[in-house]
Amino acid sequence: MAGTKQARRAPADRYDERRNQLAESALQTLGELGYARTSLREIANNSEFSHGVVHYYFADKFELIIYCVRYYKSRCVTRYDAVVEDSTTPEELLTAFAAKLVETVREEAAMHRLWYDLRTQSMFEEKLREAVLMIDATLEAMIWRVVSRYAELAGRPTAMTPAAAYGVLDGLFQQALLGHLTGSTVAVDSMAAQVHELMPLMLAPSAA
Amino acid sequence: MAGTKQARRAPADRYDERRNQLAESALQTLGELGYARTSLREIANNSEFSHGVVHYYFADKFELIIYCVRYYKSRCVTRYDAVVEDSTTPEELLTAFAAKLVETVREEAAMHRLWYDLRTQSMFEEKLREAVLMIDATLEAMIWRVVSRYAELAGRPTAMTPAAAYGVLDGLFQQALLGHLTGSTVAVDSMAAQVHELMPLMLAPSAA
DNA sequence: GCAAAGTCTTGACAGTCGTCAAGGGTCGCG
DNA sequence: CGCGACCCTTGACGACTGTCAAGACTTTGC
Repeated sequence: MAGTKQARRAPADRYDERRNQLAESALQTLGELGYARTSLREIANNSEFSHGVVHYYFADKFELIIYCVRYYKSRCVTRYDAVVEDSTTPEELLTAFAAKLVETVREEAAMHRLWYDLRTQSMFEEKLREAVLMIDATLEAMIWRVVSRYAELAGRPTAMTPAAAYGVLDGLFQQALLGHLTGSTVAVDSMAAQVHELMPLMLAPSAA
Repeated sequence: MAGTKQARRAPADRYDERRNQLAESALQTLGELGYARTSLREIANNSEFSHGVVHYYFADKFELIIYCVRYYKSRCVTRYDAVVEDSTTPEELLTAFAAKLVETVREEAAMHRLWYDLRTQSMFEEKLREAVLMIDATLEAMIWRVVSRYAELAGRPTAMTPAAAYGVLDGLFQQALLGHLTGSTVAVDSMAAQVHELMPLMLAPSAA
C-alpha cells in the first residue's frame, strides 16, 4: 500500500477498497435488519454512496452478499487463536475460551445473528451454499484448534470428532445468542457454565 | 362468540378449519422457499383459495406466520414420545432415538429448515419472539423427556441441565440438516454416531 | 489543457409486495 | 321467495424491490 499512488491511482486498489467499504455497510445493515428485510438501497444509505453504485462494483445482490460473507470471515476466524496461544494450563484455556465466548455473544450479537441467518438461508438458496460451507468449515477448524490444544494441555486425547465438537458448541452458542437477544441476563452466563462442563467431556476419561 | 352458532354450519368450526388449511399451505410454502421469499400470494397459490382470502382469516402476515408456528408445534412436539415409552433398556432407547433423529432429518428436512429460519428471524423481529420462545421451550422439554428417561433406564442421574442437553443436540441436528440439504450422504449417519457418543456423557459417570 | 477513462448520481423500468375495498356468490333462515 | 349473513374473488392502491441506462462529475495520460 505504501507507494501505490503516483502515476494513476492503481485501479485495482481503489476497486477493492470500494468493495470492502460496501461490504462493511452491507454487513452493518444485514446485522441490523436481517437478510429478509435488507435491500440494496438500505445498504447504500448506510454508506456514503448512492444506491446505483452497488451495481458498479457488484454484478447483483448475491455477489455482494457472498463477498460480505467472505469478507466477514477474514475478521472473525482468528478470534480464539490468542486464547489458544496464551494459555498454559487446561483450566486457564477453558476459562479464557468461555470468557471469549461470552464476550462475543455480548459484543458481536448482530454479526452472529447475521451469520446464523445466512447459514439458514443457504438451506433454501443454493447460491449461498458454497460460501457458507466454506466458512462453516473454517469455524469448525477454529474450534478444533481450541479443543485439540485443550486436550494437549490436559495430556489426554480428544474423544470427539471436529464436527461433533463444533456442532455441540455451536448449539450452545446459538442458544445463548437467542437468549441474550431476548433480554435474558442469565443466558450468556449459563452458556459459560455449560461450556465448562462440556469441554472435559470432549476428552478421553482421565486415568484417575 | 360461542353462542352465535345456529343450525347453520357452525361458524367457529369452519373458521378454524380454514385457518388450519391456510396454515398448512403456508407451512408448505415456507418450507420450500424460506421466510424471506414467501409471499402471501404464493401461499394462496399453494392453497385452493385466492390471495385475498388470507386477510379474511388473518389480520396480517405476522398473525398468519405466528399461527403457523403454533400449528406446527402441535404436530411436531410429541415425535419422540413413542421412543421414550417403548424402550426398556438405555441402549434400546438410544438407538431408537438416534434412528428417529435420522428419519426426521431425512423426511422432514423442509419443515425443520423452516423452523431454524423462523427461529433466526425472531432474532431480528420482535413480533416472532414470543411464539418462537414458546416452541423452543416445548422442544427443550421434549428432548428432556428423552434424556431423563435414558438416565432412568441406565440407573444413573443426569449430568446436564435441560437447556444444555437441548442446546448440544440441537447443534448436532442442525449441522446434520445442513449437511443433508447440501447433498452429503454421510452427514446424517455421522449425526447418529455423534448422538450415540454424546448421550452417555449426559449422565453422571458410571460407578464402574 | 484536452480527451479519454474511470467513478458516481439520478431517474426510470418492470415486478412484486402487503393490504384493503367493492362486489359477486352461496347458503340457510324467516 | 327473498333477505341477510357469511365466504370468497377480483382488482386496485401505494410502497418497495433489483436492475440498469443515461449522463454528470472526477481523475488521469498525453
